[in-house]
Amino acid sequence: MTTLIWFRQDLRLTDNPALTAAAHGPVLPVFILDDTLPWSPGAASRWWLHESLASLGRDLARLGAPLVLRRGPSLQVLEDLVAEAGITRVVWNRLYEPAAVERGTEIKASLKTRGLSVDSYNASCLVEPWHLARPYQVFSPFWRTIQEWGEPPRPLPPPSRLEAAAAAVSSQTLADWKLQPSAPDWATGLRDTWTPGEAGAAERIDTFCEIAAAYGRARDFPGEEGTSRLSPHLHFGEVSPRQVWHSIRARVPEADAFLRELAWREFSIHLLHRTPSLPEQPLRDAFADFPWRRDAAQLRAWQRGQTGYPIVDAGMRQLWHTGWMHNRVRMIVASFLVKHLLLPWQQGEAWFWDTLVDADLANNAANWQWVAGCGADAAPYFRIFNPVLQGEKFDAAGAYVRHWVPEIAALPDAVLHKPWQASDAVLDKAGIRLGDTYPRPIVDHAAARARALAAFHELKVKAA
DNA sequence: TGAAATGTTGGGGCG
DNA sequence: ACGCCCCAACATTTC
Repeated sequence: MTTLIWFRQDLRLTDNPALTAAAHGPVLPVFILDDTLPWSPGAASRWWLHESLASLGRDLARLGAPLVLRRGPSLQVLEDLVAEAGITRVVWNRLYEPAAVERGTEIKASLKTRGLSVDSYNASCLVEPWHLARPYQVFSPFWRTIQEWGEPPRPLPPPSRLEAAAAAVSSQTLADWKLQPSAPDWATGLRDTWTPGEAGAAERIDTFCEIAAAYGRARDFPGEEGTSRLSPHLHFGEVSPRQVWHSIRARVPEADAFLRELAWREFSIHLLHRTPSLPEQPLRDAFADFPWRRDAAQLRAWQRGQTGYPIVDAGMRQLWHTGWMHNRVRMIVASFLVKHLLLPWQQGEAWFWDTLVDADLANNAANWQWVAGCGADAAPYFRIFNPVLQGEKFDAAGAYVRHWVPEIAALPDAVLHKPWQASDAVLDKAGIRLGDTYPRPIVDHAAARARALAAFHELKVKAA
């Protein structure tokens, strides 16, 4: 009577229902690297996955049941292991991405026909999509419903020990999988910024609880430590939303602004679950033949943080260096790509997918569509961020821009967010040669804004 | 989870 | 003293 626990995006011991269910007898913990699903993890996510699996592996070994690593199509790997280890029961925590759901259903059916007992659990949703009476296209009523649902269940304690499966089965090593970069090793900034794994996630929650009371105000200022930075930990399931909810609730009385963000995560999960095409196709049909531009040079300038708009460049460089970007700045850079450059949101989505350590199919797709105006409860087409004003408003002292765009750090505050308006004398004094040491703006704000309004207005006319 | 254009108001300079 | 104009400052509308 040995239970196989199949780890996926639930790389933790605490509040892990499948693990708790498995822990009554011998267990075989398994992680499968399956490259046959669409949207396989990007480079930054692979780096994180390596670290997180290493952490989970240590934790499981400590409890007595080492983690088995296998690569291949999930069903085939599971069937191999069932045979090798005399497995009678298989458990896992559910995923909600359409391809994973489909795969999970097949696997469950297939294993059951072989006489195995199979169970799945909810480890990563406050409310699973099928528990709501109706789908939601608008966030506010969705949020009300989530709140009416009341407190999520209390987190489960971790097992204190595990009994390993009697049969020894072979495991690949993390090194075999080459999830991390070698030549060149671009992960230095990621290592300096993050501690993947369950312990790192717990530490992050503690750190955040200290500042969570100020979240509502501080979250908008990228130069401050105002946000939780829990997103990658949540994506990989190193912590559950239930744990986050209860930790914050217990320690911070006024935390609604933050809990609301947890609900946005939930909203995205539900949207993707209901609309499998969300990562590829605009939710609103009117956008189907929107005249997006193609411009490889401008796309590259955006990706590399060379647009000439300091707040945009700072964000894109923070992303490249740390695998993460402050949420306020994500909105600014995304708006810039979609509205100022009129480049397709899917290109931004793809870049984020590859570079974000918190890349999550549902959040990434839903939020890009939100910015582009084609998503659920989306930003209206005329909402075009002015990167200069946004910079002046949310990075007034310039700490963020000066850190990530050091070549313009010597500029005075008055022109930091608009170097092209600085006089020759000021530029000279700051050691800047525009077009040489720092780019001139790749588009003129006023002209780009007018072009976007015209294009999006056209869309509205056609739709009417 | 905007920004810009347009409209309104009221204090103060000035003839 | 009075009316006129200017223009911040704020409010409203529009994109």
